[in-house]
Amino acid sequence: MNLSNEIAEIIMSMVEKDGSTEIRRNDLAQTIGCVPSQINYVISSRFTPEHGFIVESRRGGGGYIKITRMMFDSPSALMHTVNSVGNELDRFTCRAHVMNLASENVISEKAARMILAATDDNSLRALPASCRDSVRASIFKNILLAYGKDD
Amino acid sequence: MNLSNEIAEIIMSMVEKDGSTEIRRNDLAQTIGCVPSQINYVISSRFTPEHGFIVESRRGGGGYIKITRMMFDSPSALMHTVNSVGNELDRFTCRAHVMNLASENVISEKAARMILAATDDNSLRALPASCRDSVRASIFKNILLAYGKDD
DNA sequence: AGACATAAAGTCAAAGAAAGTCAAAGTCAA
DNA sequence: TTGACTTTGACTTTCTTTGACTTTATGTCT
Repeated sequence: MNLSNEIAEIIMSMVEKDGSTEIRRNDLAQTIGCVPSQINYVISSRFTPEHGFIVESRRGGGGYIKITRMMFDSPSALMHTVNSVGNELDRFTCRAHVMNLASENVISEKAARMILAATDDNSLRALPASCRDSVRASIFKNILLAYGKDD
Repeated sequence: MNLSNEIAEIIMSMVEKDGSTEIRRNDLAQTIGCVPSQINYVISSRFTPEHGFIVESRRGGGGYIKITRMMFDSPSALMHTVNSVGNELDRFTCRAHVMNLASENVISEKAARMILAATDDNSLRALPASCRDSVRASIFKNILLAYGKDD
């Protein structure tokens, strides 16, 4: 496994303990044995709002990075997600949304798998990369709306 | 026997061990003694949705290709449908397939709605009509396969 | 209070590490 | 002898790692 994934796991385990954690970037980098800026890379690639995290920080003496897991209420979460997606949706962000909804139990595991399958580049392979993101956005929104429609 | 078949057998034996395997493309190519892109050829010609496989991958450092074999307990209206669809699928035929599967209780109502939403012209609006049917076909097949994957 | 030193965190771009794409050339069986 | 399937390799895209440089906060000494 690569370094970034390991770092992400370490951070995740800290966040999971009580929904929030505060790290000293340089210390963490030192104990892990990586350059400090790699912590930033991990955070900006894996602890984004789409992934359901809020990140706050301060520079200077006594600086810190605080990572909090957002908990949002299920009923509105679907619509919230739909509304937050514009006309384009890259596959990384899409994946993050799906994982997030699934981990909050807003959608089932099975639904998550279906949505990922439908929006994956695998499904959109026939398309030039230039239009994948807009198609992905509309598939994603439509399928979520269909999921939300109650039986 | 040709190289591709041998590679396919190697991959198959790995997948069969526990239904799923993760390979490093370059390493495998090296041990087999072929160019890396031949692994892609083998995968795209023999580990397709029609054959019942789901393929996921990641590029970059620590990249991988993960191949999962779908197992269907009832062998299997789903697979039959996947196989009956070619490279193109118009929206009427698609709809018919979905209705059919739903009425036979092969898929749930909710799943049916999701599939219809994903494959609807509404979702594919951004596309020129000329490529909708091929995208629809691959979304349809991939999403059915994902549905079939047991929890 | 102002000036400098020190202690963080942030930014960005280059280099590295994989996988993906595509088309040309080769093979083989009908 | 043609057409489907394979093999190959050059080129592209995506993700990661690293480090030099920047910005911001705090502390200390006139």
